[in-house]
Amino acid sequence: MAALTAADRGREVRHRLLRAGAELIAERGWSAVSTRALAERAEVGPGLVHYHFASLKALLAEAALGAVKGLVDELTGLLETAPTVQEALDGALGALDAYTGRDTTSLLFTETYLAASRDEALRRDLEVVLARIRDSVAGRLRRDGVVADPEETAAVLLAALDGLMLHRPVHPGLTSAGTAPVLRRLLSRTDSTGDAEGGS
Amino acid sequence: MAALTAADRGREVRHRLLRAGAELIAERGWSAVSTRALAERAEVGPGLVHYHFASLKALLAEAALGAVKGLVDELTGLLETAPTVQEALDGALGALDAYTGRDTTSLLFTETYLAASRDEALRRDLEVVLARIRDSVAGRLRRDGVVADPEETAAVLLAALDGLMLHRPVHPGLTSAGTAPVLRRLLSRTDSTGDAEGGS
DNA sequence: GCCCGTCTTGGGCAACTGCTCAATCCATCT
DNA sequence: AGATGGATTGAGCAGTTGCCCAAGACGGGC
Repeated sequence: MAALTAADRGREVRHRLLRAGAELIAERGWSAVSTRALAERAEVGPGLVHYHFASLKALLAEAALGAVKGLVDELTGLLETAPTVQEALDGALGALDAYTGRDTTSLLFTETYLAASRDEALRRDLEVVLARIRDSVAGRLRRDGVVADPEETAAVLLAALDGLMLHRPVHPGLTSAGTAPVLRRLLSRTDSTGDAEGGS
Repeated sequence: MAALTAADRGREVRHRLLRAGAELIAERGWSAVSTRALAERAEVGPGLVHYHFASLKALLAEAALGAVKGLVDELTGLLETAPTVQEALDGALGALDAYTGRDTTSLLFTETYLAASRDEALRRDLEVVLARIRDSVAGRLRRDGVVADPEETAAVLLAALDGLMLHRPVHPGLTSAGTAPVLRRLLSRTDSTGDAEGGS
């Protein structure tokens, strides 16, 4: 009565290929991932790649999008359990400290953005995933009533986090200790509608 | 006594190859640039690539770093002529509107960051270029006395700008109109040393 | 026993990869 | 006129690429 072992093992192999794809994109860069390397990493024959996937491009897109979706869902959950946005931001920044900017996750993210700018289908898929987490952050900001422009703040905040990931490898001292106070200013209430600057 | 035309034309070809390299990195991605494509774009024979450069990697690194240096110098100049940091920020954001996130410049930037995370020599070179503009921004912030932590603010600001470039292709409505007010909050004086949040 | 559907293998193809190299070009100098 | 020396060409090498496909493996249903 157990499920068909053949189909099951097939699904398992497919999954292994996707995981290998995500790893190799981060390690070598999107366009440097080959079917042979993929198969070797997944410990399967080279021909299997094109049995489970229509093309190499399709495999990479599915692998990257899956990984991004996974982290986005994780962060979304973290965002809803945190008592305040500020604490959620601190949590995210702590996680960003763990990511050195040279780890699988952050590199894969950047590679996916880049690939999306060159592949219309991937761009559309990535767009909805990012819109989801942005709406989630914006909703949280609106509920807490911290800022006047939740949508824009959420967009800039997420972009800033990705930007910090991107800069990390070429900026050794870039840790959450220094960046957190600055970023928290994004979430500060803009009391002064006009200007509050001192003289020159 | 005029310069040797041969050597001069050689330099010109070398320059053309570098320009073709920068273009192709942006168009196809770092690891998808081939010597043949390079030569064709520069309108020279395929063998010339390895006459003027030690390797394909060396050509790409020099091309990318040169382009980054160029834009950094340009922005540095713009930063010093602007009356205030706020106006300089607005200027940078205006330029960012021109860059759609799918143009040669912004894609090349991201590709270079990514390549730097995989090539130690490139990483070091890019590090000093970025440190230069960061110091420039930080110095300006310190002179204007806008924020308490100029270094960290400069780092986050630059990361945020690159992040916005990165997000642009997958976030259609991301223009300076929406982001400028948010980013300007980064440059707001932190009056309250502690917290200033109202109750929930 | 047999068949069947699914997964898996590995060899093969045409195209492309980075890089090398002998040969050629051509303005300049002697 | 001949020599010089850098720039340029295009063929060629060995290795890799994405993708295809005939052949086999291996389970469950008859």
